[in-house]
Amino acid sequence: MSWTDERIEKLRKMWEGGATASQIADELGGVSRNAVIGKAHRLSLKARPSPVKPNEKPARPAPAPVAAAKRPRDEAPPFETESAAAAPAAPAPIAAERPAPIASPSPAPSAAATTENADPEVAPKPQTRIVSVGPGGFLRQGPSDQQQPIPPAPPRRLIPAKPSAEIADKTSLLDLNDRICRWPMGHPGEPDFHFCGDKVNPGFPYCVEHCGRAYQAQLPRGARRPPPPMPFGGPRVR
DNA sequence: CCCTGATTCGC
DNA sequence: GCGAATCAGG
Repeated sequence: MSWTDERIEKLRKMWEGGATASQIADELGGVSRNAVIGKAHRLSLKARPSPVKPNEKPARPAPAPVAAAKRPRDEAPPFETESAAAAPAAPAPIAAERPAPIASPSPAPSAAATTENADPEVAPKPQTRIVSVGPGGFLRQGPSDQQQPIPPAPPRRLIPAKPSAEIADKTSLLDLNDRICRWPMGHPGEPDFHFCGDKVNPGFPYCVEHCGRAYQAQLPRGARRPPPPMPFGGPRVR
C-alpha cells in the first residue's frame, strides 16, 4: 500500500483526533502500526502523549564497551546543540533550567556593588542579610537579595478549553448523564463533535433510535455485515 | 504479557 | 520515503 493523499489525510485527522497508531493502521488497512508512526513522524505530526517520551535525552553513551557485537545504535553527542535544526514546535523542556530573566541593559556584575546607582524610585535598603537553608535546600535570603525581575511564569502546555460556538447548544461530553442519549455525532476531535442528547430508552445508554443502531440481532456467521459505529473515517468494509 | 509512541537504520 | 526491528514506559 502506498501513501495516497486520501490515506495521508485520514492519518492526519485520526492522529490529531487522538486515535492511536494501531487504530489508525487498522482503519487504513494495509499498513502496520509502525508504518503509521513512521509516516506521522515524517509528516511532522508528532506531539502526542507518549509513554516513553517524557524522558530527556541525556547523552546515553555506549554502555557496554565489551561484548558489543550487537548493533551500534545511537551516538549521542556529549553536548546538545540543537534547537535551531530540530524541534519545530517543541516547547523547551521545562525541568532543568530556565533562562535567566532578561536583565535590563545595565547588568551590573553584582547587585551589592551597585547600590549607589540604584533606582530613584526604589530606595535601596541594605538590610540584614538572613541567609539560611530552607527545607528544600534552597537559600533563604533577605529582601534586599531578591532578584529584581520576577521569575518568569513556568511554561505550561496550554489547554484551549474553548467554548466553540458551534457546539454551544449541542450535547457535549460534560452534558452526558444517565438520562440522555450518548450516541456520538460526528467525529471526536472535530469542532462540532457532540452527542445525541435525546432522552434515553430507559435502561439503555442511547435513545430508542440509536438503540436500534447499537443493538442488533446477532446474525449467523457469514451473514454479518459490519456497519461500524464509525468512530473515525468512513465505513470500511473488510 | 499486553498496550503505547519513539527511534534507528537498511532498503 | 518507507517500515520492520527495537527500545522503553504504562
